[in-house]
Amino acid sequence: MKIKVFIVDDHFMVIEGLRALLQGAADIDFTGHATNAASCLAYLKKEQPDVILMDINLPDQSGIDLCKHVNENYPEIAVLAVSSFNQRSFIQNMLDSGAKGYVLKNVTQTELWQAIRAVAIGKTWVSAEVVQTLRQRQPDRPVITRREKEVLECIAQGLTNPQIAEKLFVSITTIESHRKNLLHKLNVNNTASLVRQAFYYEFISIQNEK
Amino acid sequence: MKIKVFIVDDHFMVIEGLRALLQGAADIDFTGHATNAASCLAYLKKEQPDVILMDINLPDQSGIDLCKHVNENYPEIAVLAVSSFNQRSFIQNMLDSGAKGYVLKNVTQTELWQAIRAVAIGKTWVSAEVVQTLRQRQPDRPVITRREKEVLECIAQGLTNPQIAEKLFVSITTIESHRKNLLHKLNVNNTASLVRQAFYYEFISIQNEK
DNA sequence: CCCAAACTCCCGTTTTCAGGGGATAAACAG
DNA sequence: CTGTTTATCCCCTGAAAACGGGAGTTTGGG
Repeated sequence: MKIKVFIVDDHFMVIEGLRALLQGAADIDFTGHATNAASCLAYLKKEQPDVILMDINLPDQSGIDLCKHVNENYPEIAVLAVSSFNQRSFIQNMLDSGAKGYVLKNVTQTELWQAIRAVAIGKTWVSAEVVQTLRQRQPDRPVITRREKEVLECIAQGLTNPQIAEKLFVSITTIESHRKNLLHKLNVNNTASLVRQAFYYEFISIQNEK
Repeated sequence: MKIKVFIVDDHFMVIEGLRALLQGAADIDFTGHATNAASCLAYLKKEQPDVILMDINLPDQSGIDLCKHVNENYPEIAVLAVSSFNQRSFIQNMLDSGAKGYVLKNVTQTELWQAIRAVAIGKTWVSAEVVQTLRQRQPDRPVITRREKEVLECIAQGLTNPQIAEKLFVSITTIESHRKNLLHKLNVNNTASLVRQAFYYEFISIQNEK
């Protein structure tokens, strides 16, 4: 019985590439592909592969969500994440969402085969480079509370304490306290470095318009 | 006479994918591939293709630099950038470095063929989506002077005016003036939003250690 | 050679922040 | 049920920043 493999990726070239890499494996059968989450789900309603090779970046939905969904509704299907990002957050998110494996897009043919065989029988397969990344001690990210994060966002938006107080319906002194705690937690001593560190630790991102 | 195409990409899967996409084109000949800039240059010393499909992210050297080098030393070879990034800075950098075209990694087979044929005869080919990106008006990036940028960096590092003054060997009032001008130019009214905007406009980046 | 820009410097006032010290109620986990 | 965390609130002081104004000196490009 061959291992049925389905591919989800929005890049034609990746699909073709994976397909080419799969060729020659006697025990692996390529059963189809989808370029977005929706058509993947549609396919799954009719047929279920053994393994899904899945990208993290899909046009309609994140691979994270799709992975979660597949895991909940088709627990027998193993998801093998195929990503170009060797970054802790991505890896952790995919594995947390139920992915059985994570390989990079520079994967070799033999490793891809191994990975597929591994996840197909319920094992976990993570590329060596990915394991490396996971092993690296992550910088101690300070723990800030929900409220502190709100205040931090307001600060970064350029609001003053009185303005923040008004916005959050609390006293000015409360904001001063939160601010004091934030300075301590992020180990800085003024607004400028507070904002810089907030970006560094990704408590806030640059998206917020003006 | 077939168009000789060489591929430079560090992802096996992309190489295989491109190769698969190239198959079936009667006038296109795949002549080889390299997974880094060095081996690409080594190949070029022996043989010259007509077109190089080149990734921007190479392990040893950026595609930008490789592109520049190819352009200077082998002006007859057309470089077609194949990237997953539809971002202004990348596109502009590659084209400025002499790339004859820029397609995304979700390119279809027919478009890839068209693009290769175009650049092979000296034309330029840029994917429709890429053109879109290029057309989007870039946000007016304020013009700040060299000195102002220095001050901005100091501010983001958490230095106070007196500290910056000492560091740059000028008076405190001078720094106050620069700061005043920065607030005006970036259209903000306090340090927090100044730092945020500085990140936004990429006057400063997050690399700088604590 | 001249002008505009860049860089430098100064004054005074008001607002905001940093820092230090507390305190209390609620919620949560052991 | 107790201890910790979280969120709230208060006071005070001195420092720093924001805002308004003005002004002299290099300097690079037309």
